Parts: sequence; structure tokens; C-alpha cells
Amino acid sequence: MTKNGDPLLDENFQILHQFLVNHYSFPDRDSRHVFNKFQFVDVKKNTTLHQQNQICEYAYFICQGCVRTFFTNRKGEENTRYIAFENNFVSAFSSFITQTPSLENVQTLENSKLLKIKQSDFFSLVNHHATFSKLYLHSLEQAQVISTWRLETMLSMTAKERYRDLLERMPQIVLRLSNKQVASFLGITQESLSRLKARK
Amino acid sequence: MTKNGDPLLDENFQILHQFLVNHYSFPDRDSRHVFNKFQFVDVKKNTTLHQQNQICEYAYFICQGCVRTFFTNRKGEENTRYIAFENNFVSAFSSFITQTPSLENVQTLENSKLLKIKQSDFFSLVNHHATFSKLYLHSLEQAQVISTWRLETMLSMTAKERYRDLLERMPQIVLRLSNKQVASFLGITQESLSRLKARK
DNA sequence: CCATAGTTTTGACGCAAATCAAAAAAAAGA
DNA sequence: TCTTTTTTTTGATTTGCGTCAAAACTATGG
Repeated sequence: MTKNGDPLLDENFQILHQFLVNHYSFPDRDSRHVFNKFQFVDVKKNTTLHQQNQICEYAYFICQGCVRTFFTNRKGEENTRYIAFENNFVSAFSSFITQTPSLENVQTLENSKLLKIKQSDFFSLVNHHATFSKLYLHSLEQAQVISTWRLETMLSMTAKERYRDLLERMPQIVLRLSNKQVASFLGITQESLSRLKARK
Repeated sequence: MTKNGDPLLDENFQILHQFLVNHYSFPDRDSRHVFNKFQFVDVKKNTTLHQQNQICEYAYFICQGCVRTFFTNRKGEENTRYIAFENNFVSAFSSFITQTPSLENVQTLENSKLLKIKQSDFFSLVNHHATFSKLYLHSLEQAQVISTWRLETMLSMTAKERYRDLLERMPQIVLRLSNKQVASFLGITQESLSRLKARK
């Protein structure tokens, strides 16, 4: 899985390590015990990491690449709920937290290098390591901030305003992903997005 | 404030007590110490409990009545983000949590009996009482579930579908509140709501 | 009780975005 | 390289919802 069997020497684990040190004052001595719970996976673009209606068993830390969560409504259209890039954890969180069947799918949008961790291991870290309890709380709070923002844009802006706002707030989504994905995130059709970009 | 100075004998504190016992296995012996941190307030309909751009200092437990959170967008329209009835905590949570200026207002929609608690007291309870740390985590998770649901409805449903869905999922909102409030929650105008109800 | 204010309904019209369809452009494979 | 598939753009039409305005209905207070 890792290059030489020792996570501490693997560059992907280094990325996670650095992330924990930078944002959650991760203490060095815990390294091995913590990183043993993570497993490296290298997956192609458009890989489904989690299917809706299943109970979500893993959370993923993105070392490289891009992952989205989306649900398919009764008309069969896909609605993107969240898009994450490098240095973020991603999962079907309501299901991951409550261990009930999820409403959403989790899928890569680029070839991605991920570190996955089982639900039980994750919560054992959350319960026993200050670093991870901070990380968990912070993630819940951040998720709330982003949900609130998106709901606000949906309630109060036109498609064009939402596009401009997205370009400002999460430029990576617009710059790295296809129109199809951007449109799905904005809650409009590809055609509308194309037109809206044309008339500046 | 309370009828006779002792929170433990006041009916509004009884409601909170029962709520904590029922949902978060609150241990009886803690009562006085905990309830001393709450303050009873009886407020009229349409009272502003918190103004946007301020740092939110209180969370409110609703003993009776109804409270909404909303933001006013640049066009001056009010967009309702959340509506809570009896037996719920409500606040401008992102601001309450992070102690940064809030984007939203908090306002009563009915005459309401509330128990308010200061931010510092609330988090001291969260940090020292299993009951409140459970409550806090559960609230964050619930907030996430509701945000996700609302975002999903905004992304994938027409106004009429959203109305039907709301009627099923949160009938109180439709039954207890004015069209104006329901429309604001659904993200449409009052006129549209009226028409949409007319053509069944 | 009436008077005034607030809420809900109805009507006429406009526009943003959806839909269906097909062409053009770009990317991926052989 | 040329072929095939995928993505993006353009066109014609429909539609759901907003806007503005006025009427009908419902509260509320003096």
C-alpha cells in the first residue's frame, strides 16, 4: 500500500501529518499509532467511493485530487452537494456519523490519492485525541458554514450571481472542473451555464 | 424572573429539565447548578433576539412559541434559514460558536417563553457535562441534516414540490405560521405560494 | 362598532432558466 | 493519423416564478 510499509516515510502520510500539525497542533509522538489507522488508496477519476442507500464506513483525507458528494433525485438528475480538494476530509457525513443509510454518493472527479479511515477508528481517534476531536468539531462547524452559504445563494441569487460568487469563493471548482460539474454544483443545466458565461 | 426565585420549581425550567432527561439522560443531581445558568425571558411576537453583524452572545431554549433565523440579502429581502418550535435550542449558531459577527438575525414569530444562556456558560456546560456535550454534538449534526435537506430541495424541486415536502416533513411551519413566513422559508414570494396552494 | 392596518388572493405581463434538438469543438482511443 | 466519444455552444420554444397592481379578506385597537 505505502511505498515501503512504513506510513511515516510515505509522502502521502506526510501530507496528512503536515495538515494535522498546521491546523490542529498535532503532537509528533502520536504519529505511528494514528497513521496505522489510515490506508492509502490511489483511485481513478469518476470512481464511486460510496453509494447512496448504503451505510458509509469510511472517511477520506484527500492528498491529491478532487472528490464530490451528490444525490440523484427522483428525476434521475445528479445534484452535487459538496466538492472537496486537497487537504480536506470528505465522506457522506450524515451517514458516516449516524451509521444509517446515506442519501448521497461520494465520487472522485479527478484521479486521486486518498487516505481512508474506518468509521470506528475515526471516532476512536475523535474520542481519545485532542487533535481529532478538534478536527471533528471544526469539520462539523465548517460544514454548517458552507451549507448555510449555499442555501443563502440558492434562496437569494440568480444563476449568474451564484456563478460569480462561486468564482470568488471557490475558484478551484470553476477552474479545475468541467462545466457539467460546475453546473451541477450551481443547481442549473450545462446549457444555462454555457450561456451565462457567454454573456459575461 | 422565575415565579418564586427557584428555577427548579418553575414550569418553564421543568420543560427544559424534561427535555434534557428525555433526550440526553440528564442526571437529576446536577439540576440547580445547571439551571442557574439559564434565564427566563417572555417575549412578544416579532421580537428581534439577535441582529445580524453582531456577535451572538446567547442561545435560547424554546419552552413555548416559535423562533426563526433569517438574513436580509442585498436586495433587502428576508430569507429564512431556520424555524424552530418548542423543545429546541436556537441561535445564530455560526456566530455563537465562533464569536464572530453573524450574517443572520434571530426573531420570534409568536409570543414566546424562552430560556436563554450565555455563550461562555453554554460552552462551559458543553465541556464539563456529558449531557450538554451530547446535546451540542447532536445539534450540530441535526443542523447538518436539515441544511442538507433544504439544499437538496432547493437544488432539485419546484416550488410546489418543496411546499408538499415541507407540509410532510415540518407541518407545523405550514399550519402555525403566516403565508409570508412559509414563503420566505420556501424561497418564493407570497403571491407564488398563494397560487401554488390554489391549484392544489 | 367602525377604522385602519396587515394578509391573502387574483390578474396581466416579463424574464430567467429549463427543455429539446442539433451543431461545433475538444478529448480520448485505436 | 483518423475515428469515436464526450463536452460545449447555439437555437427555438416553453414554463415556472417574479413583479407590480389592485381587490378581497382578516385582524386589531380605539
